[in-house]
Amino acid sequence: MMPYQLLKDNLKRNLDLSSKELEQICSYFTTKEIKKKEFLLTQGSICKFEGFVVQGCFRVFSLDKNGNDNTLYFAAKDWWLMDIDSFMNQSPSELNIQALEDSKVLLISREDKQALCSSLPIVEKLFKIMFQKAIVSWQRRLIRNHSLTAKERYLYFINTYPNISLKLTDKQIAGYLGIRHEFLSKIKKNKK
Amino acid sequence: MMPYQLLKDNLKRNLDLSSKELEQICSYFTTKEIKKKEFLLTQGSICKFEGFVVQGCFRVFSLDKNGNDNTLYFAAKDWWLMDIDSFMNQSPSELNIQALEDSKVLLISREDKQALCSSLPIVEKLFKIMFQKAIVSWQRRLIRNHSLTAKERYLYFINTYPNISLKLTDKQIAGYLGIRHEFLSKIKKNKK
DNA sequence: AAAAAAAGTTGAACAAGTTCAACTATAAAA
DNA sequence: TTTTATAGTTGAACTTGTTCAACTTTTTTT
Repeated sequence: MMPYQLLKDNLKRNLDLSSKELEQICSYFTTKEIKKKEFLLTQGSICKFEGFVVQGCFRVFSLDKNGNDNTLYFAAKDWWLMDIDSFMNQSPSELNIQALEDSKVLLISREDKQALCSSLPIVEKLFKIMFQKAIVSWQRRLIRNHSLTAKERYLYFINTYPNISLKLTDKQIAGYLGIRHEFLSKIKKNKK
Repeated sequence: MMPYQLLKDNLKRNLDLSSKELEQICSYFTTKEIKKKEFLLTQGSICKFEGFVVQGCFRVFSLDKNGNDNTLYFAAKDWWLMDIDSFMNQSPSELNIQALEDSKVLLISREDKQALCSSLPIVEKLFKIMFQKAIVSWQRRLIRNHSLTAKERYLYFINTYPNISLKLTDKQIAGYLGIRHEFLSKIKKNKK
């Protein structure tokens, strides 16, 4: 599917927009290709874009002082991608965004997003809705982390995101679940 | 402080609004008093309002099938309060919102919020910004949950929210941290 | 003021998850 | 294709957090 069509479909699922509006929104996005293992953002630098994944897969993670790897989320085709905090405040990012395979994204810069919002105010509403949905996901994930065991979280993850999990190593999945990869290995062994 | 002044100050911290705009926004909110232990929302019902706490304190939590209590967050004076999912989609809520003490909130209904957004489009932007900030908080909390021990999370909580923690029982704090209250009791005993 | 309910403490046994180290298997690079 | 790096496995000892039950303390209700 054409990259911009994927974006349009994604936007339409959030808010009913005319094709003229969709065109106008899309015109602000530029395509970028990222090779496997390359970074779209590294900890300490400033997030200049908001991204939409058209092809491939990314991992968004932070490294703490002990070098432990906290994966916030994965973003495959049809997912959004950014460090909201750094993008919003133009402050140094605490996150890394790395391509797990050769990927393609649509990017919009902060200035262009502001220009777009000014010229087409309904975009504010669009992003408001997208952010609302994101909050619900984060809340639910927190509840799962508190109420499910590591094994249950693992099964939930692979069942809910079968396509994404196929692209990931167990080490990466463990980082998302908040457990050591050795333990994930033991979980999988005992899986009936 | 007058309830509406607290709300105005809160809104102004998110977006630079004229006093006329602030007046207009406030005019859509109504005051409600809630007695200690009363519920503003119960699991299964539909969230009809978005709330702003003017006085008192609330606990937002869900109960799983085992009766375990997952506290999503506490909302004291100057905090917002709602089940976004239920409010947005008018779907049955998975959350409970209970007053921990006699409290006062400002409420806006879904219809009034829509009317407000129509008559004053900058309100979309205002809520977009508020939601962006909320996402950042949820992401940071997830990272803390993955990278800190229960004791470290406890110390972080009481240091970051000293006023709120004073209003809470250890059982409630344990529910927020995602640990059993017996264990929190042992953590506190060993605290140097 | 007494009774009842809820919150907090403690210990002992247990379960969940970590650490470390040694090893095997797989994938990437030369 | 060989080398090298990375991912995955396993066991043993360990740490963190849970469960249950009995008990004490505090708060709420009557």
